[in-house]
Amino acid sequence: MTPAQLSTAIVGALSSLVDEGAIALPDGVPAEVTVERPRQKGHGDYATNVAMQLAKRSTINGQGTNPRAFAELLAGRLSDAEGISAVEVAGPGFLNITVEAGSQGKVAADVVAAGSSYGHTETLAGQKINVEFISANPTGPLHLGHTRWAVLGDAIGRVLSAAGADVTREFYINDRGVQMNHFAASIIAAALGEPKPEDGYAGEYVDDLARQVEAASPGIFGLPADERLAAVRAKGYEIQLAEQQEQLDGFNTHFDVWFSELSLHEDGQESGGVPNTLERLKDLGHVYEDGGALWMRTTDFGDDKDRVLIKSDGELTYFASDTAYYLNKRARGFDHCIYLLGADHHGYVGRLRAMAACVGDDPDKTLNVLIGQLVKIVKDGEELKMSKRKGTFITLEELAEEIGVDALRYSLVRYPADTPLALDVAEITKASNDNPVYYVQYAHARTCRMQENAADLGMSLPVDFDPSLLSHDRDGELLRALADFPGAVASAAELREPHRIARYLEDTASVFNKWYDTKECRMLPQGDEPVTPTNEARLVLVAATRTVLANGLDLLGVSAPERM
RNA sequence: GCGCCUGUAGCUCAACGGAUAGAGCAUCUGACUACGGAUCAGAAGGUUUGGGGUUCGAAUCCCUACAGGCGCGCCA
Repeated sequence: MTPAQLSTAIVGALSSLVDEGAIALPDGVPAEVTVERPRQKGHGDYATNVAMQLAKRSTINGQGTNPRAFAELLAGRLSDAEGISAVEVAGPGFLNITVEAGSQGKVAADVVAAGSSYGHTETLAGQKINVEFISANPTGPLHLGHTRWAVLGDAIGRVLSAAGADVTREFYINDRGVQMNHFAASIIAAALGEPKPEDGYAGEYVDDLARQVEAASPGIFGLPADERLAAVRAKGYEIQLAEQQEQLDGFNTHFDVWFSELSLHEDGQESGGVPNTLERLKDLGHVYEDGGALWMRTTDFGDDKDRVLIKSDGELTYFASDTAYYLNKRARGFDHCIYLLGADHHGYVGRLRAMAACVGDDPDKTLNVLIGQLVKIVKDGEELKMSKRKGTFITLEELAEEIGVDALRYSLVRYPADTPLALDVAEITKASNDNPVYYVQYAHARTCRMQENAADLGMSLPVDFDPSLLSHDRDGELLRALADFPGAVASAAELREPHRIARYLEDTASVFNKWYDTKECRMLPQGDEPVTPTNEARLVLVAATRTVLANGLDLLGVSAPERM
């Protein structure tokens, strides 16, 4: 019996009491109720606070009631429900529910039957969601500042998909604007051995790029100056973008769409092009001219100042592209546009929301800006710092190499985005039980080996087994942990918080290890003992645990090795 | 000055308004003739930054003070 099934049973009990007139609920019977796992042992397998939430507004036999009395009445009805062995009222009005071993054990078979789809739900079915993250300039390698969003954005995409949403993961390439010319000028300077321009890019990678550009297009630096800039810009961009794509591929982060900002300015763009966007804003009456510039009146929708779309020198702003890009996404049918931004861009939230409102959307419904705090990397007690001016980078590639893709991804995804994070290199590279990623992976590897051992003894997954054989307390704990997985995925998706999956996996791995360590819960027969139905039932439990751990790690983009 | 985020064990951090605030690391004590010990059992460690409020119930919501991070361009 899963939390969702229990919720249904409780709603059923409530309905029958209402139908009989025993209870009157002014707001009607809720469609579902909260079912939690009590932290405290002795509080049953599951608990619900429904009595405390409903008692205040309801009446029993025409009279007002209190949480305890409400709970008593509901408990009496619920204890007759199938699969429930006991219901107790506790504290201010909690219902503590104990589930029959048989109905609980069935979960193991359900998990094995569902396989890689176990944990998938339909809670976000029908929603078309765009998740945009990283969106770096194609003027240098991806670095420390991008890694957290790479991991979180990717995991959010996976989790939303598992919850039934139609997800597109998108990288917005800032390939337009003056920085592209600075970029090209820096490469040219490097090739000619000249000093880098004042507002250009520094760092060894620029010298590498100059060599690669020369190798790809011999003689390119000998072109006349007016042709050379555009040619080098195009080639450098191509090489740099390909490198970013390769880095992300190696980091197990994949995009469905690489969207060029420049393409918003090309002819033939319908509703999502910049010229069309400006026309539309004018028609809607949200723009005005002042000081030779064109402004959007974002203050009408809560922004703290109006924003420039076209500067007085005729150049379009970044914000003009942003607005067109948003409309482009909407025109492509996305109901929700999720943006992952660093804390240094949180000032953008207000204008993004106002912009969405200007074009007639409700930002609460269509826009979801997630702000992530910055990550510090600490090594030997000191923070590793980057300087764009000096060109000192900590690249994503270097980090992944030093720490390992799995450990780096896991270390970044196990915390909520809004916690400022300090990661100690020594701490997260330790290949031992100190490190949660290995703890979870090890538990998975252990389930694999146990299945192999069982196969060596000629055991196979039973077609049919008696779930009530999984009646030990530890069996029950593990089964309940496995039953929690779909709920963990659904809430991670709803809240856009994939760290919940990581925490869930750590808990589940821990429950599994405790179970494994329990003498009475051995899966394999000892010595020459014959294989019993109980051994076979436990084999199902191990297979189910393996499925859950593997599915959960996959949602985080972390591998689930069979051996370590 | 204004705005956003954060403040929880010595350290790094959890906890959808729920019961006695939890993990890991570090410290201390145990369990290896082991279905893989990368494990398990236990001890110690807290006025959830301070002060008010909201309610059956607050680390969580509101107000306020303090501390830290980040941001407030016709930059990208």
